[in-house]
Amino acid sequence: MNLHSLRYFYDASFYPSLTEASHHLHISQPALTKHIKNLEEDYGVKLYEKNGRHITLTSIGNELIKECHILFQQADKIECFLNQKSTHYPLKVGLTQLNSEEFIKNILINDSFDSIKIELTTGNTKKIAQLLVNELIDVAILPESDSFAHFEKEKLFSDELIFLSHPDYCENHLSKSQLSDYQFIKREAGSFIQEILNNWKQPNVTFSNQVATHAEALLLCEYKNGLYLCSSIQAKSLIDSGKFQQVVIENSPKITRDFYLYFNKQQEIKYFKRYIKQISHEFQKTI
Amino acid sequence: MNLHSLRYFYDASFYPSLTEASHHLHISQPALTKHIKNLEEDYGVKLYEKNGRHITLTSIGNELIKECHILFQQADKIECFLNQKSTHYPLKVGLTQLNSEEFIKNILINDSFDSIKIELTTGNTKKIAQLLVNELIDVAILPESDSFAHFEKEKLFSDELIFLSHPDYCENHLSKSQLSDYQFIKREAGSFIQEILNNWKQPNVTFSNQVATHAEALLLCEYKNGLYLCSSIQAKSLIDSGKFQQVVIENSPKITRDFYLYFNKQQEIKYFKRYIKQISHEFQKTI
DNA sequence: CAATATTACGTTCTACGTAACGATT
DNA sequence: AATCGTTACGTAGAACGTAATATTG
Repeated sequence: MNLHSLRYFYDASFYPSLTEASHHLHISQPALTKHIKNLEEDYGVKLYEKNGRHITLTSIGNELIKECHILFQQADKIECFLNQKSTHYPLKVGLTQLNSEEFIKNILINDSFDSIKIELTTGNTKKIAQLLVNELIDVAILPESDSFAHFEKEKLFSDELIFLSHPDYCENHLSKSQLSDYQFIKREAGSFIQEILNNWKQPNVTFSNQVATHAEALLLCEYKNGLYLCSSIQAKSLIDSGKFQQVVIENSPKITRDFYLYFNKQQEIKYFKRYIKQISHEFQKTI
Repeated sequence: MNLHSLRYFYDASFYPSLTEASHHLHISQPALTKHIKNLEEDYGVKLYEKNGRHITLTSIGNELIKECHILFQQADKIECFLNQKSTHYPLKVGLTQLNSEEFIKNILINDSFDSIKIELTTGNTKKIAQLLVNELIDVAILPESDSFAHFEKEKLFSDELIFLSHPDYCENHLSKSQLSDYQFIKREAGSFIQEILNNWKQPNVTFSNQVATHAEALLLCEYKNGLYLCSSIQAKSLIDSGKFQQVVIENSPKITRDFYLYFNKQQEIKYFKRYIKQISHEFQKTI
């Protein structure tokens, strides 16, 4: 039977609509529909039924999902087994020391992501670029950068910078004139975040004492020492926990960074493609 | 992961060589090799190792097979489930009343072959052809026939006619001059088998009393009443059991019939192709 | 109009078969 | 020489994406 289509059917079932599922599964939505239609036509069963402009699983569809759960749990176990036995070299990944470093590390060095072995190297953009050229690392993960224009790239995620505060520190919407009432947490000189704030050039912005890491900045923010400009991805769980709120500031610069996975085009190793796909997939799952 | 390649790897593991496996799996042997190489390269594992001009599973390969057993048992269960829920019509199969009728029925109506529903109709060649034209049956299974030249066809198996006897009835190799010492079992007039014997035109051949069915003929043969010209496919298990032997007769006509599955070309139903494939597969498995 | 699913169609790439080659007995 | 497995290469078809087309709220 067509286990390829069945896998898409199974994976899609976790999302409320095929459209949303298709985004997460990195496939166009017509292609996803096709997989499901394939199964339905091959076996003469109805897996989904129309429900307004949505579709919902039929009882047969639900039964099938249950069986698929057993099936693909075993398939994943097998993949894990093979990765454990793999003689492939670990993938050498380069990162820059930036705001999102810990975040990316957390995704790559993760219990649920044990499917490929990874070796991390950090450095500034120039160093990482050099390592990549000399093939001392296999890939680099960093925001879009001119230094990497001549490498192959695969987009991993978009990261927007947003302001965080303790929920009691200020309103969740501030006008320009209100800015003087609050402090902004100052990151280390030269850091991307700090550069953005410096370039903002708002006359009435005052800064807290300088901190060196994201963790320190968060601590200050939690104790109502100021507003903190932070990666939206890192902010997500913080906001969800209720300990922090997003603060929208009138006319503040909207900064979005697209993070890419860069690598040499001539990378001809067969399994390289699978590595790229799995990393990309892991990021999509997490974000 | 690539479950398509994994399935071929698993299915192939039941055969002593990839060459033999490829025949049974209806795939060329380079293609089968490719599937296994794919897995090996994707995951950086060695599944087979060279062993003279053969290859044998490595310990990792063997472990993988064990895990695959669980996986594909579940996959087969799911396929079975879907077939049970199927709203597809049963496949209407036409057969002629010929020597191999029971044999074909046994394959199609079989506990292990519950994957598709089947409805059998029997008749003479003309009737079956007419039913097929009028789409009262979906497919016909019978030896190559001019009446069916304008239908689409898919070869199922080759059937050769061979002589059987009780092991004590005669030698397993007879010269022309020895024929007069033995009887030949006579099937019903007009039957394919009997036509062959009639056309043989050996002056010194004598016949037993006429029988009407394969079963009757076998009984006579078992009780040493004569030699029986029989489908090699039906004969296989009889010879293996030791109750019968094959007798090679000098200059006897070698009659081979290719059995085909005939159907209308305009058969556009999506699942039809899968049915054809499964029937074809079932025949290959059995023979 | 916005959000969803479906249909149509052209393109890319995988899976496959054929044929030639290599290795072992 | 026969029997496997492997490599090379061209081709058919599947899988996919884009774009256009329903359908519902």
